[in-house]
Amino acid sequence: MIKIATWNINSVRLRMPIVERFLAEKAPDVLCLQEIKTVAELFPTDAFKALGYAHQAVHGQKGYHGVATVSRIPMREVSRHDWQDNGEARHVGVELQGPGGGMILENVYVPAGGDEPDRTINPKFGQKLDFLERMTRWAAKVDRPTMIVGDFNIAPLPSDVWGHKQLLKVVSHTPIEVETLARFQNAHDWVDLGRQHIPEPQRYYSWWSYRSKDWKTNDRGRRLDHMWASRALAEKSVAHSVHEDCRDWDKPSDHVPLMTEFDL
DNA sequence: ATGGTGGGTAGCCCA
Repeated sequence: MIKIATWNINSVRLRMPIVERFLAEKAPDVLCLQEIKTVAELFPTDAFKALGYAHQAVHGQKGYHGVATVSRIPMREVSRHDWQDNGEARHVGVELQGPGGGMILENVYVPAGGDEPDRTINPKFGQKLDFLERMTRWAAKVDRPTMIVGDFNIAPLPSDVWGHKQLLKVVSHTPIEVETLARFQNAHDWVDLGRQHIPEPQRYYSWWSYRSKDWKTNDRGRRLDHMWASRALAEKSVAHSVHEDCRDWDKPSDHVPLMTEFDL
């Protein structure tokens, strides 16, 4: 058995207390973090080692973005893709050794894309679509059992958002983003593990804005975080969980962790 | 229709 988790942490240094609590309570073997917001030199390497996560791949950046994969099973870093072609730290790939041996685990933080869903007036929206197109060209060449997890910043399905009609023109749920993400999915026949275990039309959110006073009562969430896998790997997934309780922990991230368990 | 909150950094950017 192997448990893999993903979490947009929104500053890993600020949130180490809840990261430690998550690792202690849920015990994933591997944790993929996005938005660590630090350079590798200031990443809390020793704190993770003390918890047993000695194997680490950190692709950091000062102040913004940044991803890290930490593991208590051996792994080695194999790639750092710049799918936006602008130097931002938004991906790190590892190969797991030991349990899950040979599995490639891609940790990605897709650009949010700004507020206006029109690339002619909002360059960030264009960069987001371009990032996804580069990911798609990469995916077409993936030929090993691979998992890609992280903050995709797109909620593709109607039940991935609190209001499908209300969000059709809101970046993260626009038709062009959904179509672009679908091309990425088809390029490798990725299985959406979240929806394999929690099918439509069940409610499934992983993010609630800080701008809502009472996030739980309003429940205006979106499923921005995803865990996708090659089909052969997906067939070996036995459980999947959404840790909404973490949204209520002290000084929470606006995203909650997802976890998938495999019988490998 | 608007602004609402949060993190990092350094005099605003990003989400």
